Amino acid sequence: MLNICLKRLFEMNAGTKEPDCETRARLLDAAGRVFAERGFNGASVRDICKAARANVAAVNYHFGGKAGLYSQVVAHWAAVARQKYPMENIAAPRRAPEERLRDFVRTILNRMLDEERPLWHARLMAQEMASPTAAFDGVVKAFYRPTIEHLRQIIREILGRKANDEKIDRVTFSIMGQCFYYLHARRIIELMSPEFPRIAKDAGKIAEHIIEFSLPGLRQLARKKRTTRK
Amino acid sequence: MLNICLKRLFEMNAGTKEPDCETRARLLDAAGRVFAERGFNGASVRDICKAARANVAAVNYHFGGKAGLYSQVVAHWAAVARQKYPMENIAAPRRAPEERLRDFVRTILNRMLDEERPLWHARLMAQEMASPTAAFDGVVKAFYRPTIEHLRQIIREILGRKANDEKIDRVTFSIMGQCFYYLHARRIIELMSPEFPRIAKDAGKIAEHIIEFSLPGLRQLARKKRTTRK
Amino acid sequence: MLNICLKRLFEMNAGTKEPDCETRARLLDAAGRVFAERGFNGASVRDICKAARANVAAVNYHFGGKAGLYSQVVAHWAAVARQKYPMENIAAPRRAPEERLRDFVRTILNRMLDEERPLWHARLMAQEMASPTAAFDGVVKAFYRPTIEHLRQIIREILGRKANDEKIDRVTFSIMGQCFYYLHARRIIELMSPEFPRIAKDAGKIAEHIIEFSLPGLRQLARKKRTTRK
Amino acid sequence: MLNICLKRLFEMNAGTKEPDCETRARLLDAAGRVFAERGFNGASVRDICKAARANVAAVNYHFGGKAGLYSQVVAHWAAVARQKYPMENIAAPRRAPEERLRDFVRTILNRMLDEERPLWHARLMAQEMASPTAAFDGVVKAFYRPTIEHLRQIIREILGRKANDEKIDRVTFSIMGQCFYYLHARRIIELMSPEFPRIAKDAGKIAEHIIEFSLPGLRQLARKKRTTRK
DNA sequence: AATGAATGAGCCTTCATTCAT
DNA sequence: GATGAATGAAGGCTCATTCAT
Repeated sequence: MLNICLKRLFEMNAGTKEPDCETRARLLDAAGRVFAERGFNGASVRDICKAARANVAAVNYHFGGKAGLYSQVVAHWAAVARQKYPMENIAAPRRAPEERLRDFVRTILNRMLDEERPLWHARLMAQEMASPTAAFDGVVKAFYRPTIEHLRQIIREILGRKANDEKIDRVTFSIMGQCFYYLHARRIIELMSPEFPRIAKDAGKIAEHIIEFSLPGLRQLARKKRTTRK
Repeated sequence: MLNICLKRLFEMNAGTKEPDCETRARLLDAAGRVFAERGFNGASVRDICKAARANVAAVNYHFGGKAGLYSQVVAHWAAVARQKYPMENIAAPRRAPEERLRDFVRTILNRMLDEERPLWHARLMAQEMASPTAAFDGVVKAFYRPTIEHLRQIIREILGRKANDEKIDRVTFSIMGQCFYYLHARRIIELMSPEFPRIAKDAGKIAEHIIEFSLPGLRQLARKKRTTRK
Repeated sequence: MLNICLKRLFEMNAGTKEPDCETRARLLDAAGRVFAERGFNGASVRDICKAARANVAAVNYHFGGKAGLYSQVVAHWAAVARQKYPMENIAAPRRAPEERLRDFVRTILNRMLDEERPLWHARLMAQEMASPTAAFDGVVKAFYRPTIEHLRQIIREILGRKANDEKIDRVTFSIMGQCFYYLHARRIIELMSPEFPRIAKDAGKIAEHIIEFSLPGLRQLARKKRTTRK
Repeated sequence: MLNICLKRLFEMNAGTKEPDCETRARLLDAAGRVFAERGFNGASVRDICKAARANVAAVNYHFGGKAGLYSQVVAHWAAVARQKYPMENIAAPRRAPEERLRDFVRTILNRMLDEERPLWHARLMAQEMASPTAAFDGVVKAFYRPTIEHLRQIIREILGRKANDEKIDRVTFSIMGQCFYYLHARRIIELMSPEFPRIAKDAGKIAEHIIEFSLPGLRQLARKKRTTRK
């Protein structure tokens, strides 16, 4: 009895070794949707299990509890998003940093505005930022840190090597902020501009604008930095 | 001491006719803190009442229930923030729009990064954006819409009259997004840059950066628009 | 403070010395309606006070509590019923017992089927019989006992002096039962015979039937008893 | 022991498909007792569960709530009463209607005056009549209507075919009323005639009296109807 | 004479979890 | 591998009542 439980936990902790249970998969899917809609506290294990056509005890059996399910859900959908909209090739060498910035912004927006399931991840993360659970720090380290590190590197290249670390961070946040607003403030945007929601879903158009809006500032800063240092 | 302060603030909210109950005031204060920390679903009426040194029944008596308390809390602290960092004079005539933009950004950041109680409002709003409750739409209309309208007007003046509405919206969101990132992604920032939190609290510095980063893009767009139209 | 309270209680216990407070009167009226509709446990002090346009504390002030209000309500509306449909003259001497029986039945039915407020009393009593409160025994002694005593006396006269006490009781219950069915089973009657409710409210017609149905049995018993004793 | 008994009874209720849970059975038993004693509003889920040695949550799990438990209790004990004192054979053909009337009355009284658990149903119904809950109409249709229909049919045969429907109803109520008085007015009877309670429990004696008292009236009406119609 | 504020006990229900099967 | 039954804690809320005014 105990052994079975431990075996499960072990497999879960192994990370990649997720057993291919159908019930388990249905739970991950349903939980993603419900958590994204109602938050961790607002979602009940019962509702999730009903949505997954599973028994009430299934969550505890497969994930050891609500918290366990939640962190697995976050990790799972993060992986799905990463796979559907990969970012690795963006850091590829030799391409102009401004081109890579454009790709980065477009990928970030795609991940956030995807209407399919991976959007759940974006909404889950938005909730985590607003009121973090125990799962938060881990996901930041595993998911956000490399992403932001990409952006930092690109910015560093644009601003030039001698740019101040603080300035690089601030510019990084200026870019990230412009992207994330479409995730975090989605409801506000919908309420403010009746005709806007249609537009707010076109990640390509938004990316274009952000680049167009940001490049002049970036170039100015690049010039200035160089001037300052001289 | 605290009570006097709260009473003062109440009295300034003319029109809503909030009774001068001490318990009621303590509840608003405590609920602000607890809701901001744990979210609507995560906060329990019992905990709030304990923090306010009030009876469990007080919430129902004064606010008709948990939801009533919550919406009053949001409205109340929104009013407090608006009063502590007013925005009305920013729309004042005759000042250069770029100057007014700088003031606007600084005020928004002050409201969001204030370490005192009004910050609660910012965190409450961050939670609302992530998973909105019934109170959300009302607050957006009463609180956010006028704020964003200010910004829109300023942007419109900078870009020139013939600027596209869609473009104005996108620029507006680019500014707002840069500001809000310091609210929404505060946890990420803390986890990413150990030395940054210190800096992230200096609203003035942040405002300076945002203006410095955005003005070149704005001017470029202003030029371009004029050119396009010609 | 305490004195005032005691004075109140004293006056209430005096029975006839009800002070002519308007609030108090409104409470008696509203409480009669609400108690009759929802029963003692189902009615809340708050609802009664709202219906009476009085303060929540009024019930405790005027009646010392919910139970006090309830017993006063029962006593009050019993008195109203007794006054509106008096029974005393029925026991008047010299009239034929069968005539007095007819009047008795008609009066009982009038009290029970009256559409005005005194009906409240009837419904309250029906509830008391189903699940009695502390107020029950008192009201039975003050209100029901004399009523039934009237009927017993009439039956005794009809059956003849030598009739068995047990038989007199059973006949008494047979008459009472026929009358009370229209009170207790009102809902059943309504559900059973769609066309009946109209008829069920005509106390005169019902009384006629009950007399017509019962007299043959009564006369038979009277004859039998006399025969038995001989 | 008790459980076995309850299980048996359940199994006989074919069609409703009640699961064979021990806790569920204990709840039905305890709830019958407590509801009968204190009414729907007066009985608390906690007390019922304590009496059933079950967890507070059991009521919600098995019955979906207090109201669900209540209606199941009513339906259950109605079925038990129907089974313990069946009425079907009374409508059997070829027997003299007056004999069947005697059996009907005796059965009704047995159901109402049974000292065992099924009496709960009688008291529950008395409470329902006094202040009906949502469960009432259903029980009337499933339980009372067929019963009264039996009686109506018997009365119709006694009075003869040409009897008026209204008259049949009134006679039906006269019989029912005499029976029900021993249920509804039990407390009054106890308070009025100290020596009576002993007698009030002998359903056979009461039935005898009711028949003796009613037959003359019935025959008279039968004769009269026939005369009238001629 | 009457009231608005406040109270603590108790209400029914839902929660995540555990158990035996 | 999976489930229906059962649990204790906690949830928000309503209750009759009391208090100071």
